[in-house]
Amino acid sequence: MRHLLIYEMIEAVHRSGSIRKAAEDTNITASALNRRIQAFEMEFGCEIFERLPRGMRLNPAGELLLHHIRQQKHGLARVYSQVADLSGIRRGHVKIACSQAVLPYFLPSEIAAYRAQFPDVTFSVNVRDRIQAEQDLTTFESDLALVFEPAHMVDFEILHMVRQPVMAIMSKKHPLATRSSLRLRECLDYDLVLPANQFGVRLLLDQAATKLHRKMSPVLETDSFDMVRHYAGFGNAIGFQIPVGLNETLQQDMSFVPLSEHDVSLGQLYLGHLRGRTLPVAALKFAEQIMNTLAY
Amino acid sequence: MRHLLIYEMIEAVHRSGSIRKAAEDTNITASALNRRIQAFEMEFGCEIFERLPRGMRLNPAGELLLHHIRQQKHGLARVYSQVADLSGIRRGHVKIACSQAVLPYFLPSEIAAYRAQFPDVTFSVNVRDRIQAEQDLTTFESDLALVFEPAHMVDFEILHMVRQPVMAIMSKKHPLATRSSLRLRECLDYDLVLPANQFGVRLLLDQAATKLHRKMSPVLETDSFDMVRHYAGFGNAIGFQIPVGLNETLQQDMSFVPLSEHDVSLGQLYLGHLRGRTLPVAALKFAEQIMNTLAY
DNA sequence: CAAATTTGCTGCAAAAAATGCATCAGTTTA
DNA sequence: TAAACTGATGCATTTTTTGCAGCAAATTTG
Repeated sequence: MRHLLIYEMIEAVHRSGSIRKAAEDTNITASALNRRIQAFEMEFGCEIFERLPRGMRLNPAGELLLHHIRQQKHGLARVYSQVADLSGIRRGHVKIACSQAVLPYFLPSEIAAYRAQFPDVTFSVNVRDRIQAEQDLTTFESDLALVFEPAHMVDFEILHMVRQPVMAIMSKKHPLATRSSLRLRECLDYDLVLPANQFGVRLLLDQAATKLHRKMSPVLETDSFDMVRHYAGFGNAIGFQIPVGLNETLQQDMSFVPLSEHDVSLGQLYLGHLRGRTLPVAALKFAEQIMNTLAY
Repeated sequence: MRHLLIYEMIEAVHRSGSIRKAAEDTNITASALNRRIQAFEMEFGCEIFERLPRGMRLNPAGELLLHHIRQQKHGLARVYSQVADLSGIRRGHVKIACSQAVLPYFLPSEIAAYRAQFPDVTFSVNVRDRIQAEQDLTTFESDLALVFEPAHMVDFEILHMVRQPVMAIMSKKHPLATRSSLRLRECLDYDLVLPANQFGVRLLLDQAATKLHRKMSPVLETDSFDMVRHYAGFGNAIGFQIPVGLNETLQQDMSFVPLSEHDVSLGQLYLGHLRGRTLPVAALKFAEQIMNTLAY
């Protein structure tokens, strides 16, 4: 859209913080870019950048404008998506911010299933925690967020939520492997592999341990749930994960045992988007598919 | 905004239904306009107009685009409004679709009060029924709707609602003028002035009459509540109106007596805007003022 | 039934706008 | 103090847009 180039330019200047750097990204001369920014400000009625000795920085008016630019840009993407849908061809790009738990099995299979039906839809997946996911939604960096978190969010409109009990995961040879349910204190007698502090699962476990006046002392602490899973299978340790991050058929050497709800409160897996936003068709339909799967 | 001129042009062609007519509105040659439309369609990826022998008409893709154009246009208006608010100066234009009832006293005093505080804000007021008001909101013709209707609406996000009992209005000399409450059947013995069928008050009255196995037979039926009020004061008839349309201090020669809730169900006065929309500052603050007033 | 009017469209030349180059005036960094 | 940044600007050139005139097709009018 040639008539929206000025928006790209403003974004480029905002990103790089300088007209000269932005000029390279935009394939234009610094002088031309400079004049387009000036002309825009003139027309807009006020400056949108502060001229600092080190370059350009958006002023408050510019921040407001930038938000509008992003909104309008993704509004246009939605129109494209709707127009493509008119002719029966679903096109588009779906951007997802998600917790690590859904990466190994859940999201790949969902995306594959969706793309089998609509091969012209492409995806971006970014691992984010709650704060980052919310930020991503507000900057239109992501269309959908699928996060496991015990806390609600502000600018987040919930499309769907499912209860996710924390599961103990261990080798099939582990003494506790055949149990149908576990108390937390039973686990504490064994080696533990825990996700790092930033994760919801860890938060729930720590809360539960505090309630028992105990402390979770892991032999291995990691920010990778893959690591948790592999170490639990390899060593004789117990790891933890939520159901959506597990796959029984693909992990036949592992046992998954739910922790008693009396000890560890249930977490929730939230699917949502930016409050008040109308999603592109592709993203909306993908969200519906996920809701369908999660509803079992 | 020069770079958004193409949007204006598309809207102009849509309005007039022909390039040549639109060219006059746009102060441009038909040939230039034609080529801009063509260039846009090329860039957009598909045609947005059907070429008919009698002129141009938006196709479905064009309809989708038009909605986006309106959305983005009012998004920009919101940015202006927010930017003006940054410097403490509240500017802007608030467009209101409302029922006739709020015209004589309520809205004028609200607007006057608001403008006393923010003289740079201007207003449009259009009388609309429920259907029209909703349409106005979806086409961004209006920012706010303030309507009296017994029924909820779909694309309507309710900011505030207040119960509005139907009031009988009559001259102070009328036999029923000193009562503190009235049953509907008591009114039926006198001459009645009723608003036309399209109005909510009439709907409630008709429903109530049907419940009594009676029929409202007015000596005067009108689509003007002013007429209802004046005739009720002049003749010895009873008219009907909701509280928000009445003003005791300015109508000292009239009596207002609420109808019993056992007969006539309560109506609601709704204040709302288009679902999912973020209002310009001026409109939002005006809505807040109204909510404040209505809350008593 | 034909003439007149309407429609959108297009070639070409003129007008307008955007761009690139070189350069200036500052501020920060080394 | 010199070098390396920053944004801003005058001027010639390129690119884009516009207006004029006229075309073909369809509808309306007489």
